[in-house]
Amino acid sequence: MNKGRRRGSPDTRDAVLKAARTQFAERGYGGTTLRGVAAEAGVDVALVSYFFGRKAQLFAAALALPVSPADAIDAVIAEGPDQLGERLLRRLLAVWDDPVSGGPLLSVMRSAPSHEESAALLREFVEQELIARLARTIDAPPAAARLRAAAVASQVLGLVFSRYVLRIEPLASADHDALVALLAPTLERHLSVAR
Amino acid sequence: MNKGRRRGSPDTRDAVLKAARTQFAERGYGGTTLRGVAAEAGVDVALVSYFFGRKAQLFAAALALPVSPADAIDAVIAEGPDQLGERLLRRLLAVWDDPVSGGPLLSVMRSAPSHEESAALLREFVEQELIARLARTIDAPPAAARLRAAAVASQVLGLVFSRYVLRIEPLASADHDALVALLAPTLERHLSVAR
DNA sequence: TCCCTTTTTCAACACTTGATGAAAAACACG
DNA sequence: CGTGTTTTTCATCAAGTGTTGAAAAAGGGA
Repeated sequence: MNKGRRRGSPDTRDAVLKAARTQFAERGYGGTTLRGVAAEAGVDVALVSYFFGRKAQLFAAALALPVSPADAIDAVIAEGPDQLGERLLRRLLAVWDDPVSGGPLLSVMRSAPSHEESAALLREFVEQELIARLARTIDAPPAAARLRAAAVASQVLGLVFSRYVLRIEPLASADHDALVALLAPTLERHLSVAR
Repeated sequence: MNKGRRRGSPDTRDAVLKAARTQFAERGYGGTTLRGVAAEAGVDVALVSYFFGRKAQLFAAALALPVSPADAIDAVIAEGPDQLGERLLRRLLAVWDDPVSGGPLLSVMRSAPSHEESAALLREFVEQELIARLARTIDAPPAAARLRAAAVASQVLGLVFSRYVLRIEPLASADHDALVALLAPTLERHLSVAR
């Protein structure tokens, strides 16, 4: 087996995928061009299509994550209700500050406001995977629980938008402990029963 | 005076501007095309350029607000420190839920993630007009005050992003009183001295 | 060596975009 | 009317887009 021409070294397909990841993360879906990706990978445009097909499929490939965000949330919730807010926040910061996992997330965040498919993806994730799951852990009538969970989600989205998309200071440069000290108590309050 | 051909009725230039406002608000800068604006206004493309010049200038014209956001913030702060968080939030919701003022704001919010000029505009507004002003009202060492003000800003941005950009439920449908009850206490806590 | 498969490039397509110059249309004024 | 000014459209441009077909290049297996 192993017929045909070998791939370039380092692997050309990987180079294209890597270039696509950084482009989508920096410019969003609409701002990214196949020619831009090809140029960054040092490759002809047609090769991008050869490997990944349509632009939407390249986007999907660039979004592939090693671990499903929903599972990550479940894992954090499964550890119990104590300091759930802080643990959630610490996990979030760790994931977003790692370029490997943060890049794809940033791509969705950057694309969503002007790309309806990304918006739907993000909206459904937040509503069904994040808010619904958190609401289940909150001891309150369903509507109230959902609202409180939504408050947590909106604070989390605000942090991500400020720190990673807009890079607003002093949030962009703050270290994890400072952000936890600043925001975790609020999350905790929303997640806990007592008012 | 009053020479030359009269404008269409209703005023064609206004129709173009109005169309531009809705397009930018719905699709962001990159997603909006001059032809799309012209079509919505029922007009030839060239007329858009004739009235407003380059696309960037049309964008600027569509962003023009009746009242400067910075002044609005000052006005709220000037009313004193009591329940500043709630008043800030109520003012914000009123402005964003009014299409006239909300449209241009939404345009910036939708454009910023993939349009660097919008991003710079929003970033500088949040850092200098919002965070800096709020920090001055917080009785704490400067660095801590800025961080707390930034927490308020990130929660506000998160609400705007969730409710108006992504339209996440139940935030998108919640009425003002419910949102105030949900989020104002947190803002108040960040803005007040006591921990 | 000669096939066969895979990778890579070349060239071109149909289309969209923002922009511009020239002409036409509509109207005010003398 | 006829002249001048403003509004509106038409036609066109160069640049950039995603996509595709065909050819070239590079290697494996017999």
